[in-house]
Amino acid sequence: MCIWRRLASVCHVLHAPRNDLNDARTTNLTSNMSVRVRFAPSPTGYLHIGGARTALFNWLYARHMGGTFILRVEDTDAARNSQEAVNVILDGLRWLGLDWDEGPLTADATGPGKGDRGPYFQSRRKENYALRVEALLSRGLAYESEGAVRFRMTREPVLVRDLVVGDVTRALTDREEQDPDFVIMRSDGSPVFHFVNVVDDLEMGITHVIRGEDHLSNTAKHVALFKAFGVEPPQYAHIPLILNADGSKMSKRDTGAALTYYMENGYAPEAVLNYLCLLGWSARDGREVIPLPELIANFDLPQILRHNARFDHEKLKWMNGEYLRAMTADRFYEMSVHALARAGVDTNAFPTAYVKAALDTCMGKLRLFTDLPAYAGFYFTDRVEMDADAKAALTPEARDRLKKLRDAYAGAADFKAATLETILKDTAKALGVKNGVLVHPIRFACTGKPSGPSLYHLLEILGRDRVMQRIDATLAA
RNA sequence: GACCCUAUCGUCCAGCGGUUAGGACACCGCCCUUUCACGGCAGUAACCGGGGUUCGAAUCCCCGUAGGGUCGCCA
Repeated sequence: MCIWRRLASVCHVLHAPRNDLNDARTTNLTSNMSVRVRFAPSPTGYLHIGGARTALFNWLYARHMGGTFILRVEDTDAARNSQEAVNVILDGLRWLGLDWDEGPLTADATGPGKGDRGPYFQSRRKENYALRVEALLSRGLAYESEGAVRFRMTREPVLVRDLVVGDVTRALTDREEQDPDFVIMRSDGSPVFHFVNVVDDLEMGITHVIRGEDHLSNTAKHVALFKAFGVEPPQYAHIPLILNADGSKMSKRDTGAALTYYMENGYAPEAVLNYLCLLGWSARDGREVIPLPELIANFDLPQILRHNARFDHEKLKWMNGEYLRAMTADRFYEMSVHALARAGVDTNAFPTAYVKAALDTCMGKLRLFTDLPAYAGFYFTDRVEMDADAKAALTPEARDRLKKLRDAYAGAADFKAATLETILKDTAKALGVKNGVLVHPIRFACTGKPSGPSLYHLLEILGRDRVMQRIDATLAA
């Protein structure tokens, strides 16, 4: 694999551009081997999780190689294109932390961008495409037919050298056998995907095309186009697809198909990013929770698997829990407040110190931020909702013991966790029961639930007034 | 229909000619514990089928089967 990679690099140089279509920038590129990769999504209104992983692999490779990561918006389909749709992509990439070195800065195609190989919106590159079409026409490599421009496709099998899949020889299908040529410019003058994709990769000096395996078969067309322009195609790396748990294709409607699902459902971006890496790639040393710098250091194309992977939501949740546990208190606090606000829990109504103390008791206990409202909602409400189990557990006998505990707490010198624990245990001993017999009723009274944060700590944070009030309300009910 | 890719526990990965086929998630049991988590220990569970090559195949080759992808004036 390494050997042919090096050979391919040499070939690339040997086949340096030799016709007038290739300007100085392209020539310059082939002489310095700095890696340039791109993520080229179409603004359809959502960012597919598989697309997010494609972006991630491109980004990781660029960072690993010290190369350039380019974002190019393939907005040739005017009907589906909108700034809102572009923003979904920009927001998604930013959420994951995938910063691009070249590309748009805003969703506005006419707006500012960075990089000197633009424009980075295809809708702004019409002249480039027109010139390229003209060049092919003038050399007889394309021709007009029924108002459209068609490219003269080779009838010979095309060799695609892929860093992931290996050498692939693509023969024509029976349908292509009848008419191998394909349209590169429609009768309305707009260029077609295969064409603009190649033109842009060529003009932007893309060295490695890392994309989904669904493009593998079409790569023959791209290779033929590159050759028609007189240059060697870039290196290809077709990565396997992400499927649903049942092995079916992940389409828009499927749960978790869109990146926004994770943004809105309590996931930490670093956990999603880490999990995505593990689909079709591994560090080989058995580690799975891997810090980003090490991900970058270890990532490479040849280790990418060749078969599709099914998305395991359970494992992602586990990994999310791992990241929540390792998170700094400040970040946990910030993300928690957002998650609570999204669920309609307004923490602003409470003192900051109280909110922080309350959230401290939740650290390390959750897998998703969306679990937080149910887990810690009792801190931020005046009315505790008793669930069915809680009600059933509050038998007359339990109420009687709760009353005893209430009286003991009423006389507590202070309301610190350690004190409360001592008092509860002493009370249990005096009643001749196990600690748990008292623990459960008071937890129910104060939180309404059978499980939650450490009892003594949550009591301390709620404070004497709230605790007494909740016990009394429970006893009165 | 044709072309292309793929095939190890339920899932994600390790394995790259000789291993008691390893790890993670999930699941089950036990321990820890104020609940729930976490953590610790143990367990169930896999090389798609058939032919070759080889002293020896999960690993290499062929066929079959299955899954996925592609053959647009969609991207």
